[in-house]
Amino acid sequence: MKTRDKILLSSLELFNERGERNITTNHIAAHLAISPGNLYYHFRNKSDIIYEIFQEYEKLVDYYLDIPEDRLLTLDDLTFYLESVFDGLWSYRFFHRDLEYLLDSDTRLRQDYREFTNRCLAAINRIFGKLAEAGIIEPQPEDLRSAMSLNVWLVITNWMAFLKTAHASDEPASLTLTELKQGIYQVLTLELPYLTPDYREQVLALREKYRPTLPENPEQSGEASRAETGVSVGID
Amino acid sequence: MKTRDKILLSSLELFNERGERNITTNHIAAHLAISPGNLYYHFRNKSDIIYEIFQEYEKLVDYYLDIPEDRLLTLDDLTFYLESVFDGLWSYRFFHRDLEYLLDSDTRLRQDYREFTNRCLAAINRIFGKLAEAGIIEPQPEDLRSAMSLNVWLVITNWMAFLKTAHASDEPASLTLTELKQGIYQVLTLELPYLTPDYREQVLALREKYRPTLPENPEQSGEASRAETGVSVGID
DNA sequence: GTATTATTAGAGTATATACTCTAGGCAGTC
DNA sequence: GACTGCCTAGAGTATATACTCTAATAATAC
Repeated sequence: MKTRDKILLSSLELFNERGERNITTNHIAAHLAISPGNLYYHFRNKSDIIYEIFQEYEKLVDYYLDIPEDRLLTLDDLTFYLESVFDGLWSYRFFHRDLEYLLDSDTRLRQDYREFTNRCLAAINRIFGKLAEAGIIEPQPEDLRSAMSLNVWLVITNWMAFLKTAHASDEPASLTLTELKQGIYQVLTLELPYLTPDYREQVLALREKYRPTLPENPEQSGEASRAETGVSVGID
Repeated sequence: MKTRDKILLSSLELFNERGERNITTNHIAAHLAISPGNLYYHFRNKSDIIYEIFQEYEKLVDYYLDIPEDRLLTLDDLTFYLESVFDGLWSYRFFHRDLEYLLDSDTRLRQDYREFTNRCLAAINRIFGKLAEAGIIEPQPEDLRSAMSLNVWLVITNWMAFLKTAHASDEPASLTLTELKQGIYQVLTLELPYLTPDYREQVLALREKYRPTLPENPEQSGEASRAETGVSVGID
């Protein structure tokens, strides 16, 4: 593999594991056993590395969220979209962690991310539209659909941060892809009231697959706090 | 005002305006026209300052989210809760921005924040319960109520980040409290399908008050992108 | 007034960070 | 073998950052 690609790969790996803020260009170089000079031969600065990684992420999600125009959506399609989005979120999970800072430090990135968000919102919106066409959810006025799409986006993009903060973990990277995908349970919760009777049972079954498994946090009995909060998503 | 309090106040102000990551202890001291030595006389380190600010935040929200046990909830109560939560979010808005890093750097904070989250989730859950008692929303199984509460929390805590990233603003702190409170529109959207017929109209009217006002972004016509995305929350 | 304590200034420091600069190796080409 | 273009090493740098240390000043107690 080319050094340039190795830099991108290692950067992503280190950013994901320890956070962009905690990883310097010197760390990246050291991790690859190359010199800082070498790294800076391939990239003008840290921002450029991040920007290229973002572009990969963008491409990935855009690819997954390509909604077919010529046929109805199925529940399998919906599952695929949800799984893919959370896979993407996982692979580039460092990104949302320091999002605001990153956007503040790089106007290209800010602009691109804004457009990316709009494309994602549009895709979610279109999915809702096509789920209605397919008779999976009841059709809703455009107004409501937009607001719902935005809520879906907010839940998706915040789910990881929630998991990370909810973890008691002094142990660091204790987050798993399985846990992350429990976000799908939350997203499907948003859609429950709008399901058509024909599909209600099927979607409930799908949702059930992602239900948080309760005792994820072995070092605490959890009974007390769960009883106290009345909230059992399996992360207290 | 005591120097110690001035430090807390200025820190909060600077953190909110420019982000914790961009504000050093030297900045804070300079802003107050005191010496770094003086600052470190009052606080052992930066983490301690942040921790105390968080405790203020915690106290504020706990105070607002004290749910009465002895009477039914009204729509005014709901409005108050929503307004208060977003006010709190606004006053301590730096906090969620660098949340993960902050929790990673301070285990006290991590622990406290975890408990804080649980209390908030419990409060939201209790509010749902009491809204059902009051006949404002239909009662729901505990299962669903928990998942809904979590979604409300995710929407609330992510709304600000969304606004910040959605802004085209090269101009920096262009976010207003009014915009922030449009998050209430999003939260009420979550509750729409569960409203009882008796209250549906009233809640819709309440929600309408927070509807995003469309052309917030004067330098772009917005027509194109809104038409393209089909999403009009007024931030594109 | 004097002793004691609380507060402050300000210079200083160790470490980190993003990045630069120069010199040279290596592969291919003629 | 020499020339060329790509790649790499590694020492070095300017700046920043969190924090320390000493000495001096203000406030309070007796």
